Amino acid sequence: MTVAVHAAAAPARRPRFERQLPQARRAALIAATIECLKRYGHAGLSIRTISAQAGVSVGLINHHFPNKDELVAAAYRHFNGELLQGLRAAVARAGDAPRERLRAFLQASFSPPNLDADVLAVWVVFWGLYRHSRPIQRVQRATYSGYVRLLRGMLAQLQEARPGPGRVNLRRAAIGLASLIDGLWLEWCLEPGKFRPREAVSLCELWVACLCGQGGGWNTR
Amino acid sequence: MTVAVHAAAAPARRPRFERQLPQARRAALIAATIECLKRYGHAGLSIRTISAQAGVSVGLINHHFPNKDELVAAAYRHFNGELLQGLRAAVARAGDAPRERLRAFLQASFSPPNLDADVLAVWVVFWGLYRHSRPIQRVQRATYSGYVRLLRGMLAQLQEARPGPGRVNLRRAAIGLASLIDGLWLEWCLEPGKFRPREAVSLCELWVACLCGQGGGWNTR
DNA sequence: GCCGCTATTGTACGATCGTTCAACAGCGTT
DNA sequence: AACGCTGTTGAACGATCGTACAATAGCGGC
Repeated sequence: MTVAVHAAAAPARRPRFERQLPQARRAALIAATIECLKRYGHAGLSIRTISAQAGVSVGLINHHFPNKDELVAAAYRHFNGELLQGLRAAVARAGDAPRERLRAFLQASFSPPNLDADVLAVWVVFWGLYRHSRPIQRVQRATYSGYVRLLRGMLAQLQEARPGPGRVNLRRAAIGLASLIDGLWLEWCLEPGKFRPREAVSLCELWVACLCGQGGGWNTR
Repeated sequence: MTVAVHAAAAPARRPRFERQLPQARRAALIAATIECLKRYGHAGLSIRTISAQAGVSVGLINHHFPNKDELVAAAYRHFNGELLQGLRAAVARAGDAPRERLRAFLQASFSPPNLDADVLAVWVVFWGLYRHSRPIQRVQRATYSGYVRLLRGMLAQLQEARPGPGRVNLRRAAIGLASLIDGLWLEWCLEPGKFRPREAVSLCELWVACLCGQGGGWNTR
């Protein structure tokens, strides 16, 4: 009898929640945070919105993160990391030719998943938090240098392969290229209809060609 | 007696508030909104913070604006207008030579009051609101075209005065220059120590020189 | 099958949010 | 000097915010 009850009731009896390793739960909460940012912008950065998105209760966030700011900073760190990892992979896939490596970098920058209106909106919200959040500032300083290093490395390879007389200041070149990329991202986000991603790539290549001694061998069309 | 009381009490008796024309009060509230954004970022966008900054009560804002979103949008419109007006004035002051006009434009872009960490942070907050606020989208579409028109006009003058063979697509050139300027703004905001404003100006000039037929006459140093 | 650890829940709390609205008061008009 | 228009006040409302905390329950080890 009790056996029959157990057999009949057991299928309907399922756990109300599933325990997970802190590591896995933290990752899920970070993913939920980014998803909420994509959907609702700055308004999505609330404990209740995020916990609902993650399918957990409100209290769980403060069990895995000391406070909301730290969760947001962790999401920012993850977001930066994903971007950089994707760009590095695209560059590595392109082989050894410096120009092809840069082209792969640019194409990856201006194509999904990076060039997505939602994704760009997420960046802008993070940047808006930057000045008044110590944790986010720490993440920024720690990860942005990796991005610049990647960019500068490619420009250095490019300049090395093409030892023209006009040796341009590498630091300024990297700053300019990074700015141009970020600016094009921003413009495309604010007015997606104004230009196509391909144009952004070719504008960046034109810029690099300009730096590398005025066009020799670069097709600017 | 009553006369004496009036004479003695009158100096201490001052109005608890001063009535103002709606136009003037609206302007004051908009100025307070921008000031709060500079000081506190996105957190400064609260009715109570803004009304305290303006020195009025909480209820007054909803007397002059239908809701908070409209106030923020009006502040965005004013912010855009101030920038554009300042840039136009700088260009007009520069005279007629196309290259000098562009230089004045760039120098105005990368010097106070435009190049200020607080000001740039204000821009970023507005951009973060863009995707989820209809009023702000309307303002953006209405005012940004004026900025692009100014930029494109200067590039057209520059190209006209220098009829080289390499006739560059004016639209793409304007997009690229606007992106580079915005990107440099952003980079400088996130890491003010990385480069100096003068470098930003010269990077933009290098870009334009590149567009105008690879450097003839432009000193890229 | 029970125990113990702890991930997880969900209520509760105080603060702050945007908005409403009846009452007040500055100030020009009569 | 009383009036009337309306710009202005400030309390009040319900909603939502981030966080704290005691109770619950999943799940591995005995």
